[in-house]
Amino acid sequence: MLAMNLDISNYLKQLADQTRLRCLMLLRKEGELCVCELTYAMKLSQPKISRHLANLREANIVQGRREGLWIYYSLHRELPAWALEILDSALEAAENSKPFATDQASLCSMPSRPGAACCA
Amino acid sequence: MLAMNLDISNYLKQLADQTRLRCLMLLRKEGELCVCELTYAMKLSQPKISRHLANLREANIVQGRREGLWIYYSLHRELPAWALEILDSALEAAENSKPFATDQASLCSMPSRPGAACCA
DNA sequence: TCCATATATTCGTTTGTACATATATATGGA
DNA sequence: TCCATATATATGTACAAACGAATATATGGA
Repeated sequence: MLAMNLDISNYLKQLADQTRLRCLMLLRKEGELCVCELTYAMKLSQPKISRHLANLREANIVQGRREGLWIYYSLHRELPAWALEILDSALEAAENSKPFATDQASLCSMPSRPGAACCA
Repeated sequence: MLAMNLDISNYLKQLADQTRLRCLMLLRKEGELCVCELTYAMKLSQPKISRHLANLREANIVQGRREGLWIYYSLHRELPAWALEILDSALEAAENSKPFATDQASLCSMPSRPGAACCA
C-alpha cells in the first residue's frame, strides 16, 4: 500500500471532468473495462474516451493492460487510500443519479462484451 | 443532515482549484475565518481571495456572516456528509505538505486576529 | 460629514482544456 | 499480404475560468 507520487490538486483536477469521473466510477465498480465497454456504456465517441483515459494514465490514476486487440483499464493498483476514499465518497454522492446510474445500466445491456463478466 | 442541492461534479470543480482548496482546508480546521485571515495565511491578494470565496458561496459550499467590518466565512452548515468526507480525505492527503501546512503555520503567526482564537 | 478599514466587483487579457474530425498505429485472422 | 477491428494521437477551434489592476461598496468611528 505504499503511496505513489500523486498530488491532491492534480487528482481533483482529473476528477473534476465529468467524463473522467464517469470512467473512474465505472472502473471502481467493475474492476477492469476495455475502451469499447466504456464507450458503449457512456455513449460517447471512442477518441473522446481514449483521450480522457490518456489523461488519467499520465496522471497515474489508471493503468492499462493489453490483451489481444483490447486494452483493459483499471484503477492504478498503487492508488493511495485517500484517493480511493474520495472516489467512494463521490460514488456515494452520485451513483444513483443521472449520468452515472445510466452508464451502469447501459454497460449491463451491452451485447457480447469481450471480458464476458455479467453485471450483478 | 438534510442534503442541499449540491452536484458532485460542481463540487469537485470547486475543489480542483488550489486556491479554493487551501481556503476550504483552513476553514475545515479553523471553523470560521474572515477574509483578512485567509489573505494573511495564504499570502495572496485580497481581491483574489474574495473572488474565490464568491465562487464557493455561489456553489453553496461556504457561507458568510458579517460582524462589523469583517465577514466570517465557514463551511456551509448543510454540506452533505459525502462532501465533508471528500474534504477530510483531501486533508489527509495534503495537510502536511507544501502550501497547506505553511498556510496553517502562517495563520498561527498572524498578529491581532479579529476573532482572537489562538491556534492549537 | 469625512476618513480609514474590510470586502466585493468590474474589466480586459491570457491560459488551459475540452471538443470534433481526421488520421495513425497495433493486433490477429484470412 | 491484405483487411477488419480496437485503440491512440494530431490538428485547429472554441469556450471557460483564472489573473492583475483598478474601482466600488459597506461599516464604524472621529
